[in-house]
Amino acid sequence: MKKTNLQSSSVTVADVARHANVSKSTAARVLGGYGVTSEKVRERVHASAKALKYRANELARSMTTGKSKTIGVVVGDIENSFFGIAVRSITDVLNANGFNVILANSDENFDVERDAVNVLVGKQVDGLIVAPANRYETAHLENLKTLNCAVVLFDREIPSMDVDTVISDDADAARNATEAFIAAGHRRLAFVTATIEGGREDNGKWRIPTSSVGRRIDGFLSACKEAGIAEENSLVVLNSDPDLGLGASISKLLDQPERPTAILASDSIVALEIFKQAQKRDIEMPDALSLIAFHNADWTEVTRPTVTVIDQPVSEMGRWSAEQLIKRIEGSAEPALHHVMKMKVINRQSVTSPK
Amino acid sequence: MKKTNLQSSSVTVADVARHANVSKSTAARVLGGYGVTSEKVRERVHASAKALKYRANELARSMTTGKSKTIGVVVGDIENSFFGIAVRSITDVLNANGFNVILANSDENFDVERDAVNVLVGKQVDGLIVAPANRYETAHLENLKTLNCAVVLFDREIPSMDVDTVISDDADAARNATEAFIAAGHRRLAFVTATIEGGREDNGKWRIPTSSVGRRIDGFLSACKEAGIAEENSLVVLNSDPDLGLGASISKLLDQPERPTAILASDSIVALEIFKQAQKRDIEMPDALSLIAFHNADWTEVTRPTVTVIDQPVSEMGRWSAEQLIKRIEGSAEPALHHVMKMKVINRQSVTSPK
DNA sequence: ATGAAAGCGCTAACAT
DNA sequence: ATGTTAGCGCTTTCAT
Repeated sequence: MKKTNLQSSSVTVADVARHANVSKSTAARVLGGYGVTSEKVRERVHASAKALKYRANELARSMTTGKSKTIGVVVGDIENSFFGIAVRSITDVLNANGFNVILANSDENFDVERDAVNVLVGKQVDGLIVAPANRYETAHLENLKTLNCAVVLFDREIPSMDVDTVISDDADAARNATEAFIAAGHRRLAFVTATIEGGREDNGKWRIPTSSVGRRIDGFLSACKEAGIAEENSLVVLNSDPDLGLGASISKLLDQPERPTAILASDSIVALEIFKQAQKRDIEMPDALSLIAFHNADWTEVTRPTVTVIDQPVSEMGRWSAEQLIKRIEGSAEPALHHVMKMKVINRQSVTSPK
Repeated sequence: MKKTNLQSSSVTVADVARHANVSKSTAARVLGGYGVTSEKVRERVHASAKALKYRANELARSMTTGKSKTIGVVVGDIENSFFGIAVRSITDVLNANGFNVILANSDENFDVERDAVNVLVGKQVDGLIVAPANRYETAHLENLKTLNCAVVLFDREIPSMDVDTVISDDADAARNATEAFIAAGHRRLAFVTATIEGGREDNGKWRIPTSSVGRRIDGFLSACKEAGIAEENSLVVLNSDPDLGLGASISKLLDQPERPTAILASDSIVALEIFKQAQKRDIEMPDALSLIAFHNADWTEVTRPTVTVIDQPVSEMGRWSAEQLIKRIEGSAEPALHHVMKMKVINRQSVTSPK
């Protein structure tokens, strides 16, 4: 009555070895698929393993090999379809290569991100893919170099860090989109993002923690400036009041007497909110309001008007980051790569000249 | 030159102990936050830990405690906003309770799901939340009972399994929606899903592996039958040709001479595809085609017409599953719970009587 | 309150 | 080709 066979506790290599009448190391060699073993022993061990319902303890394996075959992925918000697609492509590549993914949401909050990274490192992940929430905070990532942990930055660079990074050409894309607005005759423009304000820098420039958004704003403003648009007509709308949410900022924007005639939305969630609010106010699109959105979200071709978008190669970015991470884990020592992917505009119906 | 201090390899409890001039076990007690230690020693150890940049190895910790503080989550497709929201709420609850989440995509494929579950068990997860792709396959989940691994089924029950499960009232909701169509005068209806056909059962009924979809079909058909709708006018459209994709099935449906006047879409992705194809064919909605969709996706209030949806309490379901799992891990031995959440219809503009 | 020693399940080095 | 031994970094007895 002391030791029931059916009990839950796990069957180990030692148990299998005993049952198969071989040494622990021989059983381990067969079960772990390494070293050399004879056909005969292999069969015997496998049979015993099956009989005892042996399952390898990957934790123990990781302990001794120093490889956990686990990757940490830290994104801003998995609910955002941009990250949904990214995570999908990342896990696809990683799983295909025998890695598992621990997912963490930073909620675009740096403290959460740092904690997540630390926990993941504690779990001995072999590598990390992170979309850093703040391009001015690097300590938690710098630390990784010391440890045996590869990193790839996804969608957002950290200028001061020399690590593999994949981004898209945010500034160029934003500039092009803005120029398209201006070419169509717009003189009152706005860029809208859900990013929370990071204050201003000494030179008076916005301090935008989210690097991709920061670069988009740069592109937007430089195009406006070049075209001689006044500052008050090249608005940058941030999520100024996190309590009220972005909706409040957009309400304010649309309710002002001289509201912009063209808006560049930093992502599809922002674009959707603009769309909703414009409809509620009976603001005719595109005649009374032109719109271009970053990210070719699925719904953008089904609205009336359909939405002109800047198509980010999200899956490709995800794939690249995963593949690059694997290369590093396998020991690649080439200089850090900084991969910039081109975005392309998909012209649909939401842009016209202001009426 | 033999042992550089700056080298990557990790600082262990033993290192900290040596540096602080205490025994390994004392250092471990302080660092692990268990047992009793004196104030003085505690300070000294923490100081040493900081000086040496000690980081606990959670793998080793898990090895000895038998708790990995890690949960496996297996969903059909993280790109689907339904699962995106679910994963978000699940990870939120789990993280708040000190657990991490390993995410796996089954791609609605049973073999992938089984492999994923096995890998996760190998990684010694404390529990699993899974949206099983196939309600007729249970072996991989039955096994978990023997092991020290809690399970909660999410969104899909497995009738033969007595485990904690959270679903929504799919059959009722589908029946109600169908009855609404019929009450509006529709006599040619269709239910469309991306699920792949599982053949027919002996009694001639559809064999639908995805349990939630199966129950929705039951509800749809029973409402049709009750209203005396002929079989050829209560179509169930599956993704019959996985190579061509669901789009092909929908094309066929819409191109047939006597196409349905009302469609119930099994999820928002299906609904979006129907919307796109209807627009392409200039099928006026709702006059020429009424539509109700499961899942209150964000874009459904921005189309023209806006889409009447069956709102699933996705976040609540996610939260419930995570909370229930934690209870089990903490040792709750109450009988398995089978939690059914009510869905509610949000009436918008996509339903009218057939013209 | 602290220390010494054993052990989690596996792989790695070194025999034979 | 197989066996023996010694760890990985931590927690957990059991002493003191």
